[in-house]
Amino acid sequence: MRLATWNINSIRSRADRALAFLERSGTDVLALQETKCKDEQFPREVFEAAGYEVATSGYSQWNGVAIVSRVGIADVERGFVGQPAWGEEPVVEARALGATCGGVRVWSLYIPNGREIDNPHYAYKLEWLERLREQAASWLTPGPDGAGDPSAQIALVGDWNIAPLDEDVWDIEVFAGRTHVTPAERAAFAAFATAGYTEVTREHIPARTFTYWDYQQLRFPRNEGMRIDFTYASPTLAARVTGVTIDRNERKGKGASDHVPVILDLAD
DNA sequence: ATGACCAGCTTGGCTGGA
Repeated sequence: MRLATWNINSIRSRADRALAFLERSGTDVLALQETKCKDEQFPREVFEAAGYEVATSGYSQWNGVAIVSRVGIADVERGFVGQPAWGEEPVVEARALGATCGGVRVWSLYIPNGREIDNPHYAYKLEWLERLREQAASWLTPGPDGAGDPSAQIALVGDWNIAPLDEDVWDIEVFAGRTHVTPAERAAFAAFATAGYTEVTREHIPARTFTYWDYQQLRFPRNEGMRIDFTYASPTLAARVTGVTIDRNERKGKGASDHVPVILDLAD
C-alpha cells in the first residue's frame, strides 16, 4: 500500500494537481492538510469520479484536513478526544481527521503554527501536541475497557510545523528566537516516540531534504527550505515501511503548493 | 533551470502562513 501526506494549501486551487499526483504516484491513501474550505466546498467529485472516497473536516477558510482513499474509508473521526480549542470564542479547529483505510488508522494532522514564541498561539501549539500525544499513547495502551491495542496499525501523518533537527532548516541561524525549532517544540515532537511511535521517514531520506519552501525570496530555486512534514507510525505499521519518497518535483512550476507530498510504501 | 509570495474573503486590504 502507498500512503502519502501533503499540505496542499487550498484544495480548491489544486484539486487537479492532487488528482494528477494520485494517479502518477499510484497512491492509495492521501492525507491532505490546509484544504482551506468548508466540507460542502470540497471538490470531492473530482476524486470520486476517479474511484476514490473522500472524508473531510473543514469549518471555515482556515485549516481544513481531508483523507482521499481507494482502499476504503471507515470510522471517520473529526478531531481527537481532548483536542484544544482556539480563539476568543474557543473553537476546536479542523486540524485532525482520523479514518481507517486499508486496515490502517490514518490521522491527517495540521499542527498549529505557533506564530511567534510570545504569541498565545505558541502555547496553543504545545498544548495541542501534548493532548494529541496523550490520545495517541492511549490508542496503543490496553485498558480495562479494551480501549487501546498495542498491535494497532496507526499512522500520524501531516504538517507538524516543527523542524526536529537543526539540519531540517536551511540555515538554523535564521530561525534563532523563532518557532519551529525551539527546545519545547522539539521535546513535544520527540514525546511521540516515548508514547510508542516511530518517526519512519527520517531513516529513508537524506539530510537536508526539505518538504517546504516559502513562496518568497526564491526559496525553492535556492533550496532554502524546511523539513516539517513527518509520519509517526505505531510499531506494527513501522515494521511495514519499505521506503519513503519526497516528491520534490511537485514544488515546481506555476500553481504549486509550498509543501510537497511525502510518500510511504508499506509492505502487504 | 526549479525563478523573484499565495490563498480566501470583506474584492482590496486585511489575516494567516513559517
